[in-house]
Amino acid sequence: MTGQRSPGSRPRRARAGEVADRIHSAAIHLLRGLRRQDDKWGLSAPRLSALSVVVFAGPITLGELARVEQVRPPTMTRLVQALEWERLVARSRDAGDKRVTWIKATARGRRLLLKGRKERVRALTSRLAPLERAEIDTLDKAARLLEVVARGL
Amino acid sequence: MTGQRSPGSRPRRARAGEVADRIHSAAIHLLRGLRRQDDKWGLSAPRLSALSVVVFAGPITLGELARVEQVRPPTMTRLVQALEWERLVARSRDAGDKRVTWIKATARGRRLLLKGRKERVRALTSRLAPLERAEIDTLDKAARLLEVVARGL
DNA sequence: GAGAAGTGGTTAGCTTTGCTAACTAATATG
DNA sequence: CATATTAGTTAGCAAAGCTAACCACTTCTC
Repeated sequence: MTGQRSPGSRPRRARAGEVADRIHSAAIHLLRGLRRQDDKWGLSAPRLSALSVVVFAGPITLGELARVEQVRPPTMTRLVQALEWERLVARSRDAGDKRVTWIKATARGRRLLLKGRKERVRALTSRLAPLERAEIDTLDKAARLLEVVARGL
Repeated sequence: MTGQRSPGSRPRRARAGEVADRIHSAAIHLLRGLRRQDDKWGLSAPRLSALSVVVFAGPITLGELARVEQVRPPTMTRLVQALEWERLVARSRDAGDKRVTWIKATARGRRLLLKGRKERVRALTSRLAPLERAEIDTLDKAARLLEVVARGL
């Protein structure tokens, strides 16, 4: 995905498509870069992301977690199993409806996530740090936009 | 990764880390959303990305391609094999140094990529289309920044 | 110029993450 | 009560990533 074109001369037409292309590419490369860091630190991106939701969005059912994370239930089952195995989250049956399982962060999970917060995206943070404030703002806005955009895919 | 916080009240301090967090999260969710589309269309994101480089960055050696795409050589070997299998790229030995292989896009590969350009990220494009022009600009700038940031990870 | 060291790619083999299909258990509905 | 729906799991597959080990060449060094 490399539809480069000097920023000045662009046809009004292809704008969205071009930007989509560039974002796609950037996202791929960004995650590839971060994966190494994540792995090294001990928790893969998907697990980290799931744990984060569990920690911040309180106790949550597996299905809801899958929906939020945009994966299918079986995938989430496995992610949660891995997190449970490492005692980062705990499962419990709902009293009323015995089909549903609630996922809750353990103290260990919360600690790991919160404490490792900076560590976690340290590589990215440190790459971001030297940027201009305006650039950081741009990225911030873009990230928020993208989250909304992604929700609708 | 859900370090939400209302945009108004944020400590100057954690800025880069917070943004890093949010970007990481957005990238994950974005790609998860797109993956389905890509698959449906017949070419996974990594293959698409690699093909794109081959098409736009001309004939390229496998090692260089791996470097550009930020993956290890064995991974790229397999990606290229898949693309070759579908006759989207062709390999050839270097005349001078017989260790290196050059990867070149076939007419079919070029056609597929160029013609399918919009199709490819259509879902993303159509989600982007209704955005304000200013928002598109923000995303465009952000994508360019991220590409640079990703390079350095 | 022959042996050692280095380089480009591939193969083998493992892990993780994603999926669908099929199943179990529990609840809701007619 | 029988049937349909819903939540989650299991089984089994494919893709993409890695490292380690290896081959085939080049290059370097003595």
